[in-house]
Amino acid sequence: MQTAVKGKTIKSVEVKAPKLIRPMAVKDFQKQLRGRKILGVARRAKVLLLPLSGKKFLAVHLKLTGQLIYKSKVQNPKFKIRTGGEVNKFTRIIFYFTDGAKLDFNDLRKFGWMKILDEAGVAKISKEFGIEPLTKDFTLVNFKSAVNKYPNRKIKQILLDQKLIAGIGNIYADESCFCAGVLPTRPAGKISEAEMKKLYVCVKKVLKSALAKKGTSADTYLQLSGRPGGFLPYLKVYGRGGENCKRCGSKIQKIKLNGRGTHFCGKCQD
DNA sequence: TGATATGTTATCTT
DNA sequence: CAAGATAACATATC
Repeated sequence: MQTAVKGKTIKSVEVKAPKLIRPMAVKDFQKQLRGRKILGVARRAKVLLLPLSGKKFLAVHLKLTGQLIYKSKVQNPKFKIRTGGEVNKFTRIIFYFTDGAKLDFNDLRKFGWMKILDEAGVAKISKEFGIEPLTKDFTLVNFKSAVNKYPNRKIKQILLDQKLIAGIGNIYADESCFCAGVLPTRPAGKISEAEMKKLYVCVKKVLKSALAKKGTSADTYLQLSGRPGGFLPYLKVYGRGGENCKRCGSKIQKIKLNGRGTHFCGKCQD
């Protein structure tokens, strides 16, 4: 993302699904973006923030099935992973750049969105989220105070609460709990000092290694290039319900916790 | 074939 | 209030 779209100037924008930019009108969206240059790429929680020339920002949320796929003018190979890689019936918004490159926003389920924000808008969004696990703000002390804020909640629920800790999703919540040997169902208030520290380290470790592999691509997410991420083979519990634990061999359990599929090893985690 | 699940989250209902 | 269900939408899978 960083190197690919940075410096590109938007020539035009095609909006096939106006729902994804609501409440803004298609005409306004196009007018606001036309001629602006993408100055970089940032992120807050799961919201992508692209600073644009003229002090505006393009904010993007991929929700469950969003993809951003970039194509330089010289066509790159097509990838046939699920819905990704080429313009298809799930391509909802298309950005055309002045140099002939383009950027597709695909989203099968249309839960994702794009918004144009000013600096105040970015500040407002940013304030709604908790600490970022990959920054220096994520200290053990801060982590503990986030976890201890709701002692009755299950620990996984805390990990997924974007207002407390920003950016952890379902996969990485499960993987972090396994890494720490803590059941996702454990009440936050009953987590020992030692476990707290393990969890803290594990959240960072899991996110970092997943990032190093460019994400999981368990379902529809893809890299900007259209390629899948490479973290899938490294998952210990997520998506492995009924299979054997890689550490102890016993069966991985799958339950529903707060409406989310939740995976754990009953032997390695308690 | 119908029920269920899906890397998310805002908004209802209890 | 807070936990839990539901809804937004379109598939794939069991």
